[in-house]
Amino acid sequence: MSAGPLIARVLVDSPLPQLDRLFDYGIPESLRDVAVPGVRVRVPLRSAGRIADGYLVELAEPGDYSGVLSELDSVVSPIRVLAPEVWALARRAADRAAGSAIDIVRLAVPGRQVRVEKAHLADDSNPPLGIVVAPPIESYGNRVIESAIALGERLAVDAVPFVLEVGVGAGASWVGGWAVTLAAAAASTLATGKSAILAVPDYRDQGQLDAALRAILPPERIVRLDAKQSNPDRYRAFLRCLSEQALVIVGNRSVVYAPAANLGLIAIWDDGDPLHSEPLSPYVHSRDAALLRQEQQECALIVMGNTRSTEVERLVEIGWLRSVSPERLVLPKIIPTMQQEGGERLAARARIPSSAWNIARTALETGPVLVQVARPGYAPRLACVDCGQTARCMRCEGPLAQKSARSVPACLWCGALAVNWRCSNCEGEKLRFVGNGAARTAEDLGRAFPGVRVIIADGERTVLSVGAEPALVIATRGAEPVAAGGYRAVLLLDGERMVARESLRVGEDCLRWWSNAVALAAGGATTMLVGVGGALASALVTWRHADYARAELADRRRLRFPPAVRVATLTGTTEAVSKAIADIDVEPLDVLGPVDLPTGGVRTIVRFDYARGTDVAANLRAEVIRAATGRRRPPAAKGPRGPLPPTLKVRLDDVEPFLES
DNA sequence: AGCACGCCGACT
DNA sequence: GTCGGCGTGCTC
Repeated sequence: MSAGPLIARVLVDSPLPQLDRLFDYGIPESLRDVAVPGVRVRVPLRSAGRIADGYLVELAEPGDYSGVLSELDSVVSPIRVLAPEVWALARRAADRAAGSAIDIVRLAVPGRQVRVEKAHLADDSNPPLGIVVAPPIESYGNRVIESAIALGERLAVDAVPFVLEVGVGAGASWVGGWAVTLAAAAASTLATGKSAILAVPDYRDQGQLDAALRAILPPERIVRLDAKQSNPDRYRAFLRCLSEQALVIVGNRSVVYAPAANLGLIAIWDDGDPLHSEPLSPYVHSRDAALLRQEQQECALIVMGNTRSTEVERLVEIGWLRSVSPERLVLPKIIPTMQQEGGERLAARARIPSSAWNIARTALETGPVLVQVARPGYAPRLACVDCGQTARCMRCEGPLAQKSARSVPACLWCGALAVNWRCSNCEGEKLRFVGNGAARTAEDLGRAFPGVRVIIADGERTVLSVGAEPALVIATRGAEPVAAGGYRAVLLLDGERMVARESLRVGEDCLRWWSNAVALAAGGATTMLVGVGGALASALVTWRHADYARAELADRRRLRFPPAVRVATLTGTTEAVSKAIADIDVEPLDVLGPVDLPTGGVRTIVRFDYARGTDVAANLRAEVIRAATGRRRPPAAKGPRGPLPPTLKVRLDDVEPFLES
């Protein structure tokens, strides 16, 4: 019973927050057939002659807009690149983060590549699909995960922490147990006629997952969609996702926005990895986007890791995710060792305790040994000789540093000399330097194990996998190659340096770095954790990651730190920030700051409960729009000057401001 | 962001 | 009498 002709509702591609809504346009007769939801369009904006890009989001009856409608200028291509469910997700994710939907759409829809599009339109026949035979998902009890996928449940899954061989013959390779589980989960989803989206932090995880998928699925069922692809490749893969065929779509964080026919499963691997955190506004973490999408599309959701993030633990505790662990798991063998003097001279120089050195030497007779070291680039710091804790000023808790080799260490904040220094943790009285380059470590280790092949894997030297032959594999954390058959021993060095990093998430991060290395060991192999004790070491040794996350979350609750609460970070001019704070209608208001920023302006943090999230985000969004449309700033004084900070910026759920402990 | 509209000082 | 300054407001 539609009366007149339909109008087009269009999302304009503009970074301006005040334009983050749908605009109504008339549809000229010539575009009636091609003006359908999801297509890219060009529209006049404000004045004739100015044409903006946008997306036709929906067709509707003429709405409440009383002005005279402009008409669509053109439909750019007939391809419906913005699927309705992706639009709904973009809108909701942006609202939750007090940001613009177009910023999410830009992550969801890759830039148009005309040649690729033409080729696609010329041949839009989809490849015939091979038969999917889903292998059983091992280690998790009788079809526990399969039935959860079929029912659209949400799971927090503890990964199987050892490597497995996938494929046959020349195509065989070794991958983490997690990849085998996720590949089987994806196959199980395909077998029900639905698509699966698998999001991994980086390309090395992607490689493992890809190998595991190829071992059990026909290649035309697998689509790779990630940031490392060239623009044409990425667009080609994106267009492939638009087909009606059930596919497995694998990629990095933005893949959670991929269009997928009949979505049955979204899985996130290693959600604690910071690469899952989107660095572009509105900074939506792939885990959060996946949670929203699961809710909107009622598909299954799996968040999986060797460790458990505090965010996932919170979701388990409130009953939103169901925790699933492997059955009859043979725990990895991990031995914590404190630093010790003496023993083998060369080993000591390489910072390896003699017990660890002995284990490594024996293991090197049968296969590769992994040595994990910290990333280079940490400033050398001073630490207590006895307990390894970072030395702090006794007057103001500031960091200590030495001006020259022989001088007395002084506080970088208040300048007090650290005379008669005592460790606040263990009452120790001696300080020492911590901090060695990775190359230096390799050199020392090479000398400690003469005649052994040394392989270095770090940011510059990428090594994805190594063979089963004896070799000393020295890798910076996060860059560990997978070894055929698993490492015969693992040495976790530099733990104390990693622990000393000042971050709200140090505990979680260290445990994740170590555990991901442990998970590369062969069955029965020993891991030595050097120089770290306490709760972190015992969490690793007992492999009780949920317990650790629970305790960590309890601490955050006590301190009202994220993710126990949500936080909004407001930066900008003093006036704009204080006005925004005054207008937030949250009781009781829990405000930290304002503090002056070195770049000018101020920063204020607001903490609030999850239940208030929608209100607070909406309020803050209104403030951002007001700051953007209100009175312009007084013209800048003459003379060269850098770009001024924006009047008001809002970012939700950023943990950076909580870095200092 | 751009761009039009609007209401006060020196001009053919 | 008007041309145009840039403060203010809007974008279907």
